[in-house]
Formats: sequence, structure tokens, C-alpha cells
Amino acid sequence: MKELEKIIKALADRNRLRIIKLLEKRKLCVCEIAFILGITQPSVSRHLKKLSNAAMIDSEQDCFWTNYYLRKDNLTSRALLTCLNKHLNKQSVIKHDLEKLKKVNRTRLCCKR
Amino acid sequence: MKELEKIIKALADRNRLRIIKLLEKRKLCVCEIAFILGITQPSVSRHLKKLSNAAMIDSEQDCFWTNYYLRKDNLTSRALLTCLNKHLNKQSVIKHDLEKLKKVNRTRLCCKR
DNA sequence: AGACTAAATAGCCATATGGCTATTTAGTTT
DNA sequence: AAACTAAATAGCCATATGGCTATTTAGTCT
Repeated sequence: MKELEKIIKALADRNRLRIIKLLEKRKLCVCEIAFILGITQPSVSRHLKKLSNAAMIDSEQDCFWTNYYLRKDNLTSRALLTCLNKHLNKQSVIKHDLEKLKKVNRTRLCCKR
Repeated sequence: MKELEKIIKALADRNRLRIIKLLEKRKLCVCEIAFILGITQPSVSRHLKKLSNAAMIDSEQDCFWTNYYLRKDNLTSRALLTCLNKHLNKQSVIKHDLEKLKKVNRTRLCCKR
């Protein structure tokens, strides 16, 4: 019950659903996600932690950045996401996010000056 | 987004998942559910309200009792539940609840003396 | 109408959530 | 080693959640 509950709870938030849909497209760093969702970096970090605790995502270091990606080995999670996709893909928020994703430039976005 | 979010949030609670699994078997009144889950009647009522707000269940009057049942017309919800079933059916809590359901006697259970 | 009963609601409490700012940590580069 | 930068963590706040008890509401039966 525990793992399933964790997954469902991880999915029970608008912003985490948005993150998941973005990660379906490609690996992303925290600041890219923060920019697209329009929330702060620490908030994104916390969402990612929840998804990670539910074994839905994982991360790897890529020089300056930490890339987050969907785990392929969590079958429960994948089945649920497949089921949700039909409905999520219709949502205008999601469409909008995916458009924004195309224009994201990590280097320009993240570097502090 | 709203409806989907409501459904996922409605599913993001152990006791509500248990209720759903019970309602898959048959219509139930509040006190039957309360007895099986081992929580109070008002708590069950509140859970049912959440499921109802997510358009997952409905109710009808049956003399003394209010029978709750799964709505067949909520396709999103049904698709998700089908997807969850595989995992839920394995859970010992669920198995135990379903056993308990067999022995439930509404008249004996609910009547105050 | 009055007695009765299931279910809903109100209101309390402790805990969880999700946003934020400020700070710390950890990895990179020169 | 020192400077720099992305990400994590700590801590604040307002709100939501899920349990409970006590009470009200609404439907049933004589």
C-alpha cells in the first residue's frame, strides 16, 4: 500500500503533474522547471524530492546542473501516467508548458551575473 | 485540470481507496463502511463527500439507509481505477476489508438499541 | 404528530502541504 | 585555494487534511 499511496500522493498536485509532463519530453534541471512553472527554485526542489521519494524520478549530475529524469523501472508509476496522459495532454496548462519548454535555454536561464 | 486533480486527490488517501474497493463489490451505507474501516461515521461521511465531489460516487435512499455506489459514467475515474486495481487487489488491507464485507449485516450493525 | 435512526454538519485538534525568503551544501572552474 | 553557481535545506506562514466528539438534519415508522 505504501508505495502506491506515495505515487498517488505525488501525482495529487497540479505542479507535480506539470513537472512529470515536462520530464516526459526530456531531462531537465531545477531552474528550467522553475522558470516554466513560474515558481521558485526551492519549491521545485521540494516537488522533485516528493517525486523522487515515490521512486518516479531520478537525477544525475551534468557539470553545473543536476538533470532530473523519469525512471523507466517504476512500472506502477508508468502505468498510471499512461492512463493519465489521455486527459493531461488536453489540458491547456500542459500544452502551454510544453511550448515554453521548446524555447528554454539553460545557459541563459540559470547563470547568475 | 480541475476535475482530474479532484479525482487524483480523492484517490490519494488510504481510507478512500479502501472505500472505493468496497463499493466495487456492492452498494453500501455509511455505517457499514465505518464498521469495516474501523473509523467513525462522520469521518466516513466526509470521505464520501470528497469522492462525491470528484464525481466518483453517488447515493440513493433505501428506506432507513443511504446507499452509496460507484458512478459508471465517470470515465476518467473508471480508467484510473482499472489501472490501480492490479496493485490494490494485492494489498492485504484490501483483502481483509473484502473478507469483512462478506460478514457484514446492515440491520444488526446499524440499529441503535 | 411524535419517536426513532442514519447520515450530515460544526467545530476542535494535531499534522501535512505548498508557497516563500534566507542560508547552506556540493560540485565546477580558474 | 578561491570564486562561483545550481540545488538542497531550514524555517516561516497560511491553508488543507483527517481523525475525533457533539449536534443537527432528514427520512421512516407507528
